[in-house]
Amino acid sequence: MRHMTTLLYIDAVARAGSIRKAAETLSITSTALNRRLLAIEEDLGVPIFERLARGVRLNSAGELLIHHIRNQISDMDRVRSQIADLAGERRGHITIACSQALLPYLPQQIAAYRREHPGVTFAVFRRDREAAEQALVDHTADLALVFEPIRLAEFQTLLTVRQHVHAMLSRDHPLAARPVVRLRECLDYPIALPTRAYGVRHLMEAALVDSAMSLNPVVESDSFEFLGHQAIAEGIISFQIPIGLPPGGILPNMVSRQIDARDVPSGLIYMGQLRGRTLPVAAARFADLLQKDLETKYECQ
Amino acid sequence: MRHMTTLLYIDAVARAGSIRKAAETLSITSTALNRRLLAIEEDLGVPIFERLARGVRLNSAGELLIHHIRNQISDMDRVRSQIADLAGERRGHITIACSQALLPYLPQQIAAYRREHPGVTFAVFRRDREAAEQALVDHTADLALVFEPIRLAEFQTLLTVRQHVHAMLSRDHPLAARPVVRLRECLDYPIALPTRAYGVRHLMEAALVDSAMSLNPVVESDSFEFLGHQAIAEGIISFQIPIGLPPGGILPNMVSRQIDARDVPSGLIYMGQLRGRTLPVAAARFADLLQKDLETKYECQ
DNA sequence: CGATCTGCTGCAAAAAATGCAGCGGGTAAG
DNA sequence: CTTACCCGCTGCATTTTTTGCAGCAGATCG
Repeated sequence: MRHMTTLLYIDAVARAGSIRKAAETLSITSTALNRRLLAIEEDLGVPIFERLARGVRLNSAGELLIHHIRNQISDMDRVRSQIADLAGERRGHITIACSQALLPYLPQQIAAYRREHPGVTFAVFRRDREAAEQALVDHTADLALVFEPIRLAEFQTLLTVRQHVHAMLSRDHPLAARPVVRLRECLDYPIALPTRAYGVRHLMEAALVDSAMSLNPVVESDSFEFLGHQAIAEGIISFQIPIGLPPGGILPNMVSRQIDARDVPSGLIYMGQLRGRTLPVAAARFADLLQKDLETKYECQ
Repeated sequence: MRHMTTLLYIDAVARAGSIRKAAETLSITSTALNRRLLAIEEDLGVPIFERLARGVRLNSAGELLIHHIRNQISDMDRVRSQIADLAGERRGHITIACSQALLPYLPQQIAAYRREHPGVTFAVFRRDREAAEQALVDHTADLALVFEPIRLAEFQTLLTVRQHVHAMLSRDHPLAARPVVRLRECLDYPIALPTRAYGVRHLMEAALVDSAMSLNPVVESDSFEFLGHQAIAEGIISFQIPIGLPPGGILPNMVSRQIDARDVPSGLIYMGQLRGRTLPVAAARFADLLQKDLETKYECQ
């Protein structure tokens, strides 16, 4: 789209924080880029960037403008795929910002969608809750999937899924014989925990806040994959939510057992988008698909 | 705004229905305009206009695109005035599509607003209900003020004002002695009526649908101003709603008397905008002003 | 205090947009 | 059916705009 190049350029400069850096990623000279900025600022009658020694930064007028520009860019993308839809073929690109715990769930959903619409491509980024919401705001993601997010004004919830915390343990573990385990039973054994950045840890700490018990993990990690392996290797207990377990079990000797709901409150997975934005056709359809799938498998609201 | 010229061109062609005509209004050659269209269509990969013998017409892809384009144009206008707002001065242009009956009401409101913000300019067009709603859709109006409109999916109501039909008559008329008159009393005298296109006529016909009485106007017109003059000149009765009466009375010897509410149902004035659109700052503030003023003067909902 | 960034400018080359004249095709009136 | 007219479109020359190169002044950092 010829007429949008200036907009794309401004966006690139805003992201790069420097004209020269942006010019490099755009494969043009800094001269050309600089001149386009000056032209726009003259059109507007006011500067949109502050000039700093280390580069440039949007001023308040620029913030207003960049919002508009990013909307225009994604709107135009949406219109283009709507038009492509008219011609019969669905094309597009869907970007998803997703909490680590939910990453194992997505691949087969994406595969199912792509079987119907091979022209649609995906990008999935692992983002903590805050970064996921920020990604929606700056249009680097169409959809966000997060566990127990900090609610932001810009986040528009499309679906919530209730999830109970499960213990992940080796098939040989004494507690593996029970369908549901109590939290205090788990704490009699050595445990591995995700760091405090994760919702699972958050829920477990909240559960013990009024209790005499405390969490004393022997291993702590920011990787659920590592925690799973560790649990098997050492015969200890780790924790996860069901949606984080890939279908067919994570590891050969691992089983998962729900923690009694009285002990640890359940958490909510949120699927959402940027408030007020009209999603591209493809992203909206994919969100529908996720919603249908999640509703059959879990307790949704 | 340099980068929008192509969009403006496309919009002009869509409105003109012909490349050559549009080129003339844009003060460029048809060649240049034609080439821009071809360039856009190549970018999109599909044509957006059907070529007819008498000119061009949007096809379905074009309809999709023109919607987006008009949104972009007015969005950019909004952003520009937001940026101007940052610099302290409010600028902008407000376009209003308004039923004839409401035209006398607007001037002093506009004057009041312009006293605060001299940088804001206005355009007011007299439009029947249907045309007013259409004006919102194709972005030729920011706000619409209509009496008893046909509700459209695209019309988002901002405010409604209840209005009772009044008889307009000469100060010497026998009925002028009463504060409230009955409809049947009026029909004992010769009357002047607006045509069936107007809400006032509509309400009066609805009132008589189950009655033995009927409306037999001696004069019919599509101009309330004419009807008022006629009522005075000939000593007959015409009809209008209060908001259609300029403050201080229309004509020297004219008085208005409410028709008893049991006889003629009251109607509603609707102020509205295009659904889902974010109005420019200036238009939104002016709508606030109208709302505040109407709420002090009339019964609103 | 030099090294290294930054945004910005003069000038020439490259690219894009524009205008002119004219072609072919369709509609509407004679 | 013919004629006149209006339409969108194209080749070519001209004008306008954009781009790249080289270099400048200013600020930061080691």
